[in-house]
Amino acid sequence: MENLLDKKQSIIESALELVHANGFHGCPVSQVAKNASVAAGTIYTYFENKEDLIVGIYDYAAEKITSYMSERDDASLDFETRFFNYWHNFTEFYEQHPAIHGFYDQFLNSPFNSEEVQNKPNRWHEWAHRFFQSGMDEGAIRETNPVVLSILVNTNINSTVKIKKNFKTKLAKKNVNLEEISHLIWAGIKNAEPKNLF
Amino acid sequence: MENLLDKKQSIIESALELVHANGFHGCPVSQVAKNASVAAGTIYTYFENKEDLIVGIYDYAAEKITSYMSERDDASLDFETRFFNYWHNFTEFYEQHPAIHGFYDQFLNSPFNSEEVQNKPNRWHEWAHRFFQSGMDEGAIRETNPVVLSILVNTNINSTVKIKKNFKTKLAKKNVNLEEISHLIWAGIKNAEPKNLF
DNA sequence: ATTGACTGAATGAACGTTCAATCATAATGA
DNA sequence: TCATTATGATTGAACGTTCATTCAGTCAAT
Repeated sequence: MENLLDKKQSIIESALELVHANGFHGCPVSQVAKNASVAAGTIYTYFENKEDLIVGIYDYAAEKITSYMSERDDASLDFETRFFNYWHNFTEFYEQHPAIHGFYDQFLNSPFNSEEVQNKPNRWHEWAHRFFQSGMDEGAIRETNPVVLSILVNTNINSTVKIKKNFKTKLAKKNVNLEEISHLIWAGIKNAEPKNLF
Repeated sequence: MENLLDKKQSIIESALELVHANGFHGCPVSQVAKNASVAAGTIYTYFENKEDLIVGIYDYAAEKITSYMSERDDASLDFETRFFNYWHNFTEFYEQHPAIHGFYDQFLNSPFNSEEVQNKPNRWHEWAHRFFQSGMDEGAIRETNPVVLSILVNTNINSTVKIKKNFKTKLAKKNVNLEEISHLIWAGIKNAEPKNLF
């Protein structure tokens, strides 16, 4: 372990792994410590308490998502392409980081996602809002609050990935293709002609 | 308490209340018992263990949703109207039964939602599939697997209600209107050129 | 007298957190 | 250079609490 930041990160990653393996309920501090090759008490050098650790994971996850998505976005492309890239990249990110996906999904409905946490500035939310705003600015999608749009799109990506994972057997049995959902959503938000949809 | 069924139900409702008030983590058997005016041990007359109780709540909730939705659906109306009624009714149901909403949302991502539970016949899922199938049969919405459609729609209703609740402050601040989402989804799934006018 | 639901104190496992003790490293002084 | 001290991270056993579950005994209804 080179320095303190590395150790903090390894504690966070250890906790993430445990959430992935055993769910939110299955990440006792004792296990987090063992996974991170650290004593239980050490965790309290880096985090005030378990809640602080959980919020630490949230910030870490949001940061990872922001990097991944912003690196892969190309603002010079037309917005429809960017939208499907966004969908594809976010799906890919979640599937490559199932621990972050599982954690994020559970965190948002948990008491840890307090008013205080919600009101903290969040680089990822801000990036996503700017993304959809730019789609409106170039007239590719309808005038809609970008907060609504990012909630709509992110919710659907999140749940599509979740459903793929949770209902794997059932979906295979019924030959369901969830790729369709991105097209349904795009059809819903794109600027159609004539635009008298409401 | 008139009979055994009443007592079983009152245990389930007590557990639901606790999930609503304190989240999934905050419904210890001792509290469930106290809320239901029953001794802790009594719960084990009706349920094998806590997991069995949780799955019992799930079945109870699905049953409530099925009744509510099927009673309010009118198959003689055109499908667009039925769709917006569906959206409205389900939203209303969740808002009137926040405990069921909160429980359902958490249950689906929990280890309790096992393969075994998923493969059990589920009246609510079957009803929803038939609902969307009938929309396709009359050409109002595109040919899409009804499983995909109900996942898409139910996910969005669920998360819209959730976001309304969780992000109340933030949404009010930014003057966000989430009603739009139902129209976005409808625009996405409806059949652009209705095929059978006769 | 028999049955079966019901009770609630008791049990033991699991958890978050603490803290006295230990250790590695850096700073100091001769 | 080397011995001593100071600093602060690290340890893990121990603590107090909470939880699901059990079961010997009670009670109500037949």
